[in-house]
Amino acid sequence: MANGSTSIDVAKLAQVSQSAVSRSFTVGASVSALTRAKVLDAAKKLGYRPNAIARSLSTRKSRMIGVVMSYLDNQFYPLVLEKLSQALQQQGYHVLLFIGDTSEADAVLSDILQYQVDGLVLASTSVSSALANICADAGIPVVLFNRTTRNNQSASAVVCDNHAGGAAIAQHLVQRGCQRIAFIAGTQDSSTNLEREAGFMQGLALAGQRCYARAVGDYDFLQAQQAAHELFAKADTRPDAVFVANDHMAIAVMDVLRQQLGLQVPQDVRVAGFDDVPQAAWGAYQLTSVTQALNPMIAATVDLLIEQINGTVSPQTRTIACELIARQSTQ
Amino acid sequence: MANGSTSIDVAKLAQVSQSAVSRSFTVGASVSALTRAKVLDAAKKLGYRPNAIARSLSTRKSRMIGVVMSYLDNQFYPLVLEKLSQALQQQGYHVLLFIGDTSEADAVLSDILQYQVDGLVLASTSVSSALANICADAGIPVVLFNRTTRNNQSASAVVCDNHAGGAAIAQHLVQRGCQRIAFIAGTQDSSTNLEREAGFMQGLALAGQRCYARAVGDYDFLQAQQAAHELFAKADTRPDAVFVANDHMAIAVMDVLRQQLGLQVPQDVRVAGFDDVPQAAWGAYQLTSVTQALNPMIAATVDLLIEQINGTVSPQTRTIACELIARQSTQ
DNA sequence: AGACACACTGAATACGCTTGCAATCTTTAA
DNA sequence: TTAAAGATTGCAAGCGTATTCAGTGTGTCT
Repeated sequence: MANGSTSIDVAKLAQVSQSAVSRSFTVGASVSALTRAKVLDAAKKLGYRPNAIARSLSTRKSRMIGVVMSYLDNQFYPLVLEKLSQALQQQGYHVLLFIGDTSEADAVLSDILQYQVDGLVLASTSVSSALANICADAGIPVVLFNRTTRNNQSASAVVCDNHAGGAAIAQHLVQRGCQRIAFIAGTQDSSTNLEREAGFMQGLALAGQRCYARAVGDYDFLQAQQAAHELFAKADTRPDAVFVANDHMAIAVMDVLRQQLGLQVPQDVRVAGFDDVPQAAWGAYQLTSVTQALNPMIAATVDLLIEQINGTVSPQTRTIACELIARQSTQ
Repeated sequence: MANGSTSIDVAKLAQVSQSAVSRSFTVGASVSALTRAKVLDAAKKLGYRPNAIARSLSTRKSRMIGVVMSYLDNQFYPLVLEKLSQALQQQGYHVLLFIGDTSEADAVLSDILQYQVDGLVLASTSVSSALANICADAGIPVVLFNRTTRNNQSASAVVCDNHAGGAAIAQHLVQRGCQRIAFIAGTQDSSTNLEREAGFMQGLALAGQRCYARAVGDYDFLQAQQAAHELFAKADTRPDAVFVANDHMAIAVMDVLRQQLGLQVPQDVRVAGFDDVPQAAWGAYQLTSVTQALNPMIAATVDLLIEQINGTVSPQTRTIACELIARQSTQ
């Protein structure tokens, strides 16, 4: 925290009051063009930069948004972070980033709150809904990204239509003539998994089918591989299609199917995922997936956040439509 | 920035001075156990949290580190961010994140400096070395991650031994019997590319070979595909091996080779990358690569940062060893 | 010319905390 | 028992900025 010159130094050099300096750096403040010019000139000479910390203390607004994410190995989240960060920057906000898992969640939240963030985006499944509510109750706007909570009165949420997405996958696989359609779940009690699974099951039911087999991958690469082994252990009774609750796991599953079990995708088994991460489109996978409309989701998140900060809106959930992208893996 | 109670409120309730409250929340401060207990009790009742902004203003230390990254589509960087973020958290620092490209770099840097960060990690190739020096000269510790600059007097840097890595790849491909070894460059004037390329060329020279062909991918997925098409356009003169300057591009290249040109890897062409991102190990690619020892690199970064903040060390460059990981793609 | 609205300006105070300093209380040593 | 050392404590002065308020000067309207 190297400190250069202060507004007082600039004021002296420019022969004006400190107030004038402050005003010169505030858009819409009452300063004459002449004064502002003198100030900016002096500021440049001194290499002066307004101290955002002091400003925050005075205005009681930090213009920082706390962003809490899970681990970034699922490529969906880096994308979220990248776009979110840029969208917030564009609005003049800054990102205070926290990456971690449940065990640290409490400490993390406490830290974040101490930094007086103006708002909070929780994109980590590991942050308990209780904590989210604590923050929201403390009066700081919270937006849950890609998840919801049961008793979510005080926090906003932005999700895609996971239910519809799951149903679309079911319909798609049935249309392709699959008869023994399996499911590999993500983290069982996560809202994304619950909704995707429910939609999927309902989609199957509508087509007169039932889920042929089910395993749990917990949104984890290794566990997904394990799950694939489970489901496809016996050659004569193996599924002819599998919907994996996200692409991250689906890719792990495809690798197991092809490299270790010698199966062909889609000839022997059709595979579908969810999220449409960039890797899903890679030549070696060509994975059918459901695209989460990231840009609208990010836009909704930022909107909700800012509107709540401005107090013009109360907590609410926004659901963004998603779309099935059919690729080679279910051809 | 919802404000709860202040240290004064707590002081009143606990019947002590405001100083006592402050001291109760400062490790190593001079407070009796009794006083601290009273304070903590009152604080809990009021839901008091120390205001980190005010603390920063007073101590002139923000305990925030600015982290500037490029886009996160190359999976190497999310990993860096994840580990870096956790390492810094562990040291009691927080990450102020900026993601962006050159065009915004100036504004971004200015923003960061206003927030009085205690240090800066630049992992974006897009931040000009001039800017890095400006920060460093302004007295704030800067660590360049995975890159160096020519006239880098004032900023520290942490890099892996790109030169050795490039040489190792060359040696490896030669050992495999390759005769027509090509290279696809990343961003041409980036330090990583320059060093990897130089090491590679030197490695080839040592083995009595020269680079058979060369194209530029600029560390970009699409440009790498283009480059692959260029190099492998003519069937009769195509390379029998290609070293791609990073995995992100190498995967794009493999996809083109296999899906669009009908070539087999490694039978027809051997492919090697650099970074050893998780995807390199995926079943469909099994890409030979050079692993950047991320943990040591992160540790060095955090060390350097903290030592510079404490003023116990002057800017320096740390080079971490790297290691070739041979996989299927060069079998 | 007089009244008035309006654009600027600077002095002073607040934001919530840390910390040097001097005063007080508690131990400890002799 | 008494003095000196040490542990606690509260006061008050910052940290660098924003902003209210009263005051100045300018221009406009009649």
